[in-house]
Amino acid sequence: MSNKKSIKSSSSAGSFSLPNFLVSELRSRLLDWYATSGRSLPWRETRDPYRIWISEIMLQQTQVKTVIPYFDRWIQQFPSVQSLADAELQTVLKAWEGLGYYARARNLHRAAKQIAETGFPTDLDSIQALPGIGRTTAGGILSAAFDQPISILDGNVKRVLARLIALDKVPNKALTQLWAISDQLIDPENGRDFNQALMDLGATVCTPKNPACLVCPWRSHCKAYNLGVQSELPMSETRTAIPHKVIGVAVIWKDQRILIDRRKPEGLLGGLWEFPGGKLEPGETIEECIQREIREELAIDIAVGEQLIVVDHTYTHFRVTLNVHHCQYLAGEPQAIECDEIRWVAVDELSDYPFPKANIKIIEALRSVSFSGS
DNA sequence: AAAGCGGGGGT
DNA sequence: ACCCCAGCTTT
Repeated sequence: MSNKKSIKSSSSAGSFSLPNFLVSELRSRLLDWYATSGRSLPWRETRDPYRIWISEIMLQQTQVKTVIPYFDRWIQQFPSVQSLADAELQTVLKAWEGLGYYARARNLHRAAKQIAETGFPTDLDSIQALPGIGRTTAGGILSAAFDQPISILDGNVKRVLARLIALDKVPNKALTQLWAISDQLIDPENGRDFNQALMDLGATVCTPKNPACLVCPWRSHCKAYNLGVQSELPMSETRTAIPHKVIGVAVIWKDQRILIDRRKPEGLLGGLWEFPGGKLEPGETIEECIQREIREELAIDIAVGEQLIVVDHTYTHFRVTLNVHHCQYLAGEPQAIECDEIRWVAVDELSDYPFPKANIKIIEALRSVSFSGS
């Protein structure tokens, strides 16, 4: 390697480092603020790595307010790693129903089986080797459960640090720099409190809109505040318009039962149950679409009847309109061609199965229909 | 490096 | 209507 290059990299944390006096100042101000203004949260009342792990996974891309009731129910239902490892995947998915990003639940179940065998990992590499645990979640668990000084870089921290240094890029284009600052800032003696404090600061003071700079412990050192651009930062990603899909969905009746199918284990809504259907093709009516999809996916004949409900639902990368019709089973033995399993179930049994949110709207419509006695 | 992956809170 | 949330995995 060339002389120039080794000199450049030997300034190491180097091109991105903050002066030491500033680091000390930021640490003590943040920890003082946290002692008086930190949030009280269920997973902060324990150092049980299992509970902290569960909370960290639930909190991925999910707000604290949403997580709390799921977390409390989960700990009741699965109080230990072993109880989670012993549970059926369908039971785990049912407990996760409505929380989204269902790969998190599938990965929790897989990881629980590993932890039950090997014990809970206590170092960065082995904990990050578990499914569903990346660098930030690993730091969150190791700091919260074992007070290790392992940094984090979640959405809150990216925003706080981007404002602190008045970052002139989209945070996701400056990850190396932001990680270096998070590494440098974390207090070696207070890893747990420091990371918790940093996330609280982002969640309650350094918010995306209308940040409360007047009560911020870092105000006097914040470059964005001092430049008056705190509301313009961090720079945001440009996002593209999402496509809209029109879907035909069948509620297929045979005697007093309805046909549902279980989606393949990976991918969108993997492992969840649904009412069968598919995408409307150009020039096709909804009735024709439903009949075609059911023939292609299940190899049975049906008669498409009256509309039950229309459900609009928005996912991260597309929007759907579900046109749901009552259908009557006619002939053929259903084949699991594009799904994992098929069942005929009574309306009252639907609540035993994990469904995506858009399908739960269909179930609610079904219940009110059968209740009013159609 | 970019895309896939849910659902809801806050404004 | 839009942005964002205690991100990870796959391509």
